[in-house]
Amino acid sequence: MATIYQVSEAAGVSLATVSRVMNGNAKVSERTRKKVEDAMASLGYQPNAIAQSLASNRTNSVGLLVSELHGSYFGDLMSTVEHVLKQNGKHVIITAGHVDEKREHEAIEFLKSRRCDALILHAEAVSDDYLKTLVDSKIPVVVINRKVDALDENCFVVDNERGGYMATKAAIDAGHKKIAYISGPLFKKDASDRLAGHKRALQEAGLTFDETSVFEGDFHESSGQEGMQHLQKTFSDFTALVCANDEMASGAMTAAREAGFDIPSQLSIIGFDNVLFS
Amino acid sequence: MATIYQVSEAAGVSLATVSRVMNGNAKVSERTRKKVEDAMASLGYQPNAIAQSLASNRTNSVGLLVSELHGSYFGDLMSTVEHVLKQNGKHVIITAGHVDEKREHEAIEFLKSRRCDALILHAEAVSDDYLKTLVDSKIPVVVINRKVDALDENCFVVDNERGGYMATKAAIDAGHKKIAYISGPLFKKDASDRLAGHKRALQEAGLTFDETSVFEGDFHESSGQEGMQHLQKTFSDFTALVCANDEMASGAMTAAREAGFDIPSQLSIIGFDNVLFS
DNA sequence: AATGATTTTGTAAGCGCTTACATTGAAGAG
DNA sequence: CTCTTCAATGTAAGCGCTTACAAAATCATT
Repeated sequence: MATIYQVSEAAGVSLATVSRVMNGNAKVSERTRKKVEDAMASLGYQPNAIAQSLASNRTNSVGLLVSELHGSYFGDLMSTVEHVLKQNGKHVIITAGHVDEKREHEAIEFLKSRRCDALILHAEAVSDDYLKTLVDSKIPVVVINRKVDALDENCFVVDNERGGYMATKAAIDAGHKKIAYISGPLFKKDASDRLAGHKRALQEAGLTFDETSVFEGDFHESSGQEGMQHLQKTFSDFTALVCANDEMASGAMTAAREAGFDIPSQLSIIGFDNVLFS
Repeated sequence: MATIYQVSEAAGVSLATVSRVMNGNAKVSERTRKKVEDAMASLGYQPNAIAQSLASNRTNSVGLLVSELHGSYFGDLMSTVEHVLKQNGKHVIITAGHVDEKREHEAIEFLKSRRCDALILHAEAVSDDYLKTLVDSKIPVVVINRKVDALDENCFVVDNERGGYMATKAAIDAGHKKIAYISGPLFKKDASDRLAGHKRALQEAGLTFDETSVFEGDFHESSGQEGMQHLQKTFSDFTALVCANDEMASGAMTAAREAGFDIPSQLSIIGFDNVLFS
């Protein structure tokens, strides 16, 4: 693997000049630029990104923490992040935290040790304090889908309450009066917010909220199925079902069809996220 | 950010000793090890992975090229690769090639420039020759889902022909006589192999293969729907449908239900991949 | 042609580590 | 008490780049 020394020798110029050609920053005469480029091409030179990073203290990489590497939500997230970064000559280093405090912590420390220029964190398990320390340590950090007090600037959240409201409102506007709801795990902020939105929509429409109309799932497809089965017993005869994410909606659809419902004529189902397969 | 110098100073030992403690390789007396560890802890020292890589010529990272960052197949793939590497103290750097020769090439060059210790490539678009050059360049490379002549050692493939055969065989064993098939894009080796397996199963069972029983999709869900709609016209009355992957099977199920089929009583559908939602 | 201003190029000191080799010192042998 | 040995530690030379700063080359003026 050719190094910058070999290029400089082949081109008959100094190290520094080769570096300048590579980075296109300082001024280099057309003639020497050409010489250097030719030398690079003939040697098949490829700069060593590691050495560049060490010397420049920039890695051109952004660390991305997701909860899982699979699943439509994170797939879309990673895909989009990667796309945008690539357009800007950066790249992404992806790690998974698996919604576990220790593993999330390790994953973030890993990203730091790789000297990422910035971090994008979908951090669900680490403490607020830890995130604050991170931000204080001068690394540019963005936290998605989580609101941390005193870190307003760094947090980007979906307005889950509003989303839940809109979903239920849509069902109401379509004429439904008896609406069931499959929620995400309520200890999660996004899940409880969506449910809150659902309740607000019901209230505004003058419908009373019934505890038995809600099933608490875990955001996974299987719990959508369970939820549907459960709700049929506890809260029968509903004509619409709002689910706190699309995966559970998908599970619920499966269960509903198995139970002989025709969708959407007998039962309307709405999800949340708008992932691909939905 | 503390450096190894500060640790060595705080511990009252030399650079080399700190490095030895970190890497746990050479012998260090218990007393000095303790001193160093204390110094590290009190400084919150975190080794700079970039500098380590440059000095040691090892990055402890494995590059993974996938076609897309989303989708169940790649999600599972990434997830598994990451899991196994993490268990072994390595990490993965993921890039997407988007089934485009240029982008795949760039992605691989990127992984090389990051000096990955090894590469795992789901490369669909780059040429065989390029892959050969890669292997010759002494980087450990594994190619998945693709067979390159003269690179047997590096290639791991699914036996697609056999898989296609098994899927269709299952339908035949269940008593089906008229079986439709939704294929992947036939210019792709895996798609054509699966179809070949399908044909072999039909032949073995003494069933004749009918061109109109096949719809060529693109492995995406939507083409499963199209396929189902198309096949109903060109090849009506089939009782089983084999799909070359699960996403298309999912699309086909949707279309089938819309067309009023009850699954599986009126129509049996089988997919390929066994991804999560299937 | 000599002068200074300006552009282009080269020199060399790091970046934070690893590691071959040299040094030290303590234990064992005579 | 001296001489080996060998384990523990230190010294210093890189790894392949970037980037201040210095030096040289070019150009415009007079």
